[in-house]
Amino acid sequence: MVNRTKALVDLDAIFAALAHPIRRAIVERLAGGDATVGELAEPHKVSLPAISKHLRVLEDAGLLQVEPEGRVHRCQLDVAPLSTAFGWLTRYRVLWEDRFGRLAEHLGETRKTERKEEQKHARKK
Amino acid sequence: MVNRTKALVDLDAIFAALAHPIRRAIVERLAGGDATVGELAEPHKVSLPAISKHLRVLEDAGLLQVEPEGRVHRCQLDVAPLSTAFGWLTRYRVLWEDRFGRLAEHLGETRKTERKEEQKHARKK
DNA sequence: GTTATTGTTAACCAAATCGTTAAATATTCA
DNA sequence: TGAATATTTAACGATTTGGTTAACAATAAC
Repeated sequence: MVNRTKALVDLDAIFAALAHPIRRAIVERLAGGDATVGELAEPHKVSLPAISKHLRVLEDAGLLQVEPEGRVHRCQLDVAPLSTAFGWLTRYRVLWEDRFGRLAEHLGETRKTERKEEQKHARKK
Repeated sequence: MVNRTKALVDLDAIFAALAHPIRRAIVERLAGGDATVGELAEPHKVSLPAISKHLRVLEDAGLLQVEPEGRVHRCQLDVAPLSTAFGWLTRYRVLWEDRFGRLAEHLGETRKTERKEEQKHARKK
């Protein structure tokens, strides 16, 4: 049976982990295959400890698994949290992908107009 | 022509804005229609200034437009940044939605195995 | 066994985040 | 006009974040 120890990490940590450009770059890099810490650090102009901290943030968000191999630490992406974030956003997908031409904004406008009409009727002036 | 002044806000601000449960709750609430600041604050047990700050974060991320109407401020969701975040995640969607049964992880495992073989051959012991 | 290499941890610092309470602003109501 | 309502701004504090340099640990290589 497949390992089903899944990312029980919450959206707070996931979105926060994705909110830094270096960490997103690391995710992008790992999407193309595993890499060592040094390889992940190489494109960026910050110190190695800084990268180490970013990796820890990704790990705490469940996005990363690190496995020591000799003196090298190999990093593997875990996409489950990405799927979790994607799932949250998907709930609102219809709001920008409606094929009825900006349906959502029309709804908003309609309600606003309705309220303005109410106000017009409410105040005598 | 439709207004195309679009959310030029970067992913940093968008993901950071979504990284707090109160702000996500506000987004969810606004997805159902506009609301005033007071209405948005009501479900939460933090002070009004705290809510005001959250709204500012959402506004800075382009997720929110606020329009004063008398003494209430009406808040409207702008979904463009959600779409932006969704778009970023979509690039990796194949990694968890592949229909070949965990293709991505097999790729990772395969590469790792290959490396282990290389090492086996490299070291004489 | 020393020396390099790879990476983490510790200690520190500046800035940002998230909350508070108190005061200020603006609008409506009586 | 004055009081109530809705919301923001100011000032403060605790915690977190994101970076640094220096020191440490573990493995590999000579």
